Amino acid sequence: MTQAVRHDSMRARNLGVVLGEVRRSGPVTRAALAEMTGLTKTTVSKMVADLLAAGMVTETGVPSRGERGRPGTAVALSGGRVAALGLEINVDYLSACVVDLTLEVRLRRARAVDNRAASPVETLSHLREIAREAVEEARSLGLVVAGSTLAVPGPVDDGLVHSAPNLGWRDVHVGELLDGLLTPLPTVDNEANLAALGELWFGSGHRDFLHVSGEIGIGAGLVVDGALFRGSHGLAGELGHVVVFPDGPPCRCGGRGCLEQYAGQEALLRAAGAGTVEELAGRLREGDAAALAACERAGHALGLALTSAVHLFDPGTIVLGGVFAPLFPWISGAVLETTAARLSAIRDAVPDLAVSRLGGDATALGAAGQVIHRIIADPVAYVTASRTAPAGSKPR
Amino acid sequence: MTQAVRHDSMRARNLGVVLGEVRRSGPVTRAALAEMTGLTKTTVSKMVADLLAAGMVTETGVPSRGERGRPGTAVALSGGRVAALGLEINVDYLSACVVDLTLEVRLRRARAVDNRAASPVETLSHLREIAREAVEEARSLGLVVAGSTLAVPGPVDDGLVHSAPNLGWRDVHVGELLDGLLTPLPTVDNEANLAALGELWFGSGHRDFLHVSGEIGIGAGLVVDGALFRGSHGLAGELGHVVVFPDGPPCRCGGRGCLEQYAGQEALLRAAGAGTVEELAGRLREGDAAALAACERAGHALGLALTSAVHLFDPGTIVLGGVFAPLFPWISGAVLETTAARLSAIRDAVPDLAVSRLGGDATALGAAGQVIHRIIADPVAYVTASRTAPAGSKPR
DNA sequence: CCGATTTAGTCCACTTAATGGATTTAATAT
DNA sequence: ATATTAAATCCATTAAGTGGACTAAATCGG
Repeated sequence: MTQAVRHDSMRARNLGVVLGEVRRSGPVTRAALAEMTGLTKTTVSKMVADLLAAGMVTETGVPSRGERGRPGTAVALSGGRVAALGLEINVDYLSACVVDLTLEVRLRRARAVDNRAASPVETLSHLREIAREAVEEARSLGLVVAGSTLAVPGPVDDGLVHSAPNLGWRDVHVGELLDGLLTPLPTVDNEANLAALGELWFGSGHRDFLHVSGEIGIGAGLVVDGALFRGSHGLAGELGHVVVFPDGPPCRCGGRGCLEQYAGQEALLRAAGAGTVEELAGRLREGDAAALAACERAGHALGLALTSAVHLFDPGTIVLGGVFAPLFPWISGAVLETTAARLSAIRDAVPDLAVSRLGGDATALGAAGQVIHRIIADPVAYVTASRTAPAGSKPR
Repeated sequence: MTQAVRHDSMRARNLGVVLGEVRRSGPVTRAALAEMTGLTKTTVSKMVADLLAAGMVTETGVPSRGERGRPGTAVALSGGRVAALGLEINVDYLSACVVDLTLEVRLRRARAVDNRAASPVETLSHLREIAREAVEEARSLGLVVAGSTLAVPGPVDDGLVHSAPNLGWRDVHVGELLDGLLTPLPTVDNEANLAALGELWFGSGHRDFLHVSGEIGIGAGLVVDGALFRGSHGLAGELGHVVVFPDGPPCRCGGRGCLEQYAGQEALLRAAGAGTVEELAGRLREGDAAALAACERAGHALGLALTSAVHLFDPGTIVLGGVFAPLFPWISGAVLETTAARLSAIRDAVPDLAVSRLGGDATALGAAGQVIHRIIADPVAYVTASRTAPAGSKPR
């Protein structure tokens, strides 16, 4: 339900609106902010003063556009104070990154660890260490880590990881195991979702797209008008188990002919006779026939699954990330051929097919970016109001 | 972007919050409303006074719960004044209904017309007549028709019907052709979307479901937490063209093996050797083998498409409406068998499969309901504020 | 059966946060 | 140097909600 608005929440919301507009429009003057938000110059000025005091924005040099009249002093997001921590647990590595308010990546940490062999407790205590180091290093840069998000490769519901099959996890309460280190406790979210958000905030700039993040499994995150679609239980976007050939080979999900059986990392490497994605990419560059045929087949299957996804989701663009990013040149042809044949007659615009520039980095970046975006949308907790009339204001 | 809040929009929003709570909680006292919304009793009282004056709520008899203390006077939505018109154009009929604020259906009009044979202009002038009659009859019941929505069988973008293949329409500007009769002009929306909303507001009470509305085509509307999912261009939910058997028979969409080729009304009737859905239902009741086999086959295909849809959409429940409603007893078995086999190993909860109680009525009801819901969410246009202190208030 | 208790709803003085117009400030144009 | 223009601030006003006091109308309990 929409919540009632009171004076304090009105201010809180307007602060968020102003700060959001500062982000959207780069350096802007107070007058322009007033224009854009519909608030008065007075109100905007007061808010900007508070945001300046909180270290969330800075005054930048006057743009000096050679126009008449007093030039405004522009304000822009300040990267100097507030920051967010993004954490990622994946099958064979842990990583952390710290991002400031301007979405500048301030530091990165990654460590190769085989988390399949480790228990959740071991993995999480390892992660704890990395997180602590990152927070300390951020502090030495003058940054305050205001929040964190953790990405895990599996469906998550409110801090509980239902199952992460590739990690061998079942019903792990991540929040509890990280208690004490980070305040507030990190938000925990699904890898594919966060990768899509990473693509939104750090990638090509689209605001409507379906991001396909092929790893061991194949997940997809749908972003519509800058917002992630999660479904009723947060399990939406399981592209890997969309039915492609109903009578195909059995899948670990209990079904048959799921996309994962044709375009999943394991199936793809097996079909190409390669050990790793890098090896496969090398063979493709050499023009290896088996490798090319494997990509062709995977691309066709992916195209079929994406056809269904486009009919259901109606995305603006399709962005291929994860392992599909390095293989894009050899996969995209088959994908496009399949989707175009099945979509063009009924849709005005067949979604573009694009590569992710981020690849595997998208996830941790998305995790940190999510925190930043929440702070920008609702910065009131970090801003102390400058009293307009400090107590005994009335002169005589 | 979230819009800035000012004093007037604060009041507008809070009015909507209060009225929404009145709807949600049936007859409630002002004190309970204050509790639920977080506003003070004072504020709620003022708003209820204005809503009473606008005829949007009424005071109902005291519930008299035998508790201590002064009993409150409950208020509930009033069906006596504000109403909405729902209109539907379909292949072989036109229909209209008027619904009041309490979502009570106050009147209904339907006329069998073959709209395939008619031009858009003819069809719309016919619709105009029906709409005028409905508005007049509503007025004679003391109702004010505050808005209207028109359902058409095809994708719609801001009043423009891109293509309604079953009507033979292409790029019809519906709004313009209805000019002059209804103010404000009706909203135009897709049939499948509105059927899903009809199911939400007039049906079984679920707030998270995928509504499958099988007619000539097969559309689906996804409702998540009471909100319709529309995709980037409003074309989401085209379940009929989800790929079921990639090498199956060609479809008018340019693809092959789409769901529509197996479970669409035409394919189903042809396979069963029946002329109409009623005839098919009759044969099924008699135990006709060909009819049963056709339903079995359609159910299996529908199950495959729904498997993909569940993986992507993650709906709470699946509701079968349209032609699938009367055929439910003979189709649901095959659907469930297919989906359960492919979903149960990977999902904790396989969505329930339910029948729509509304069948074909869902569409027009959803159209009218949408208007009502918009009014309840933002009633400020219909409410004149009672000035707290009328001008010269200060006593001396 | 009458006072105590409890809850609903209203009244009123006060607070918050925004508004709008006047004023000050700092540029460019003439 | 002066006029013009736009940015930013100042200040009195206004809209809308708050909170506590007050009144109203029930049930409870001796």
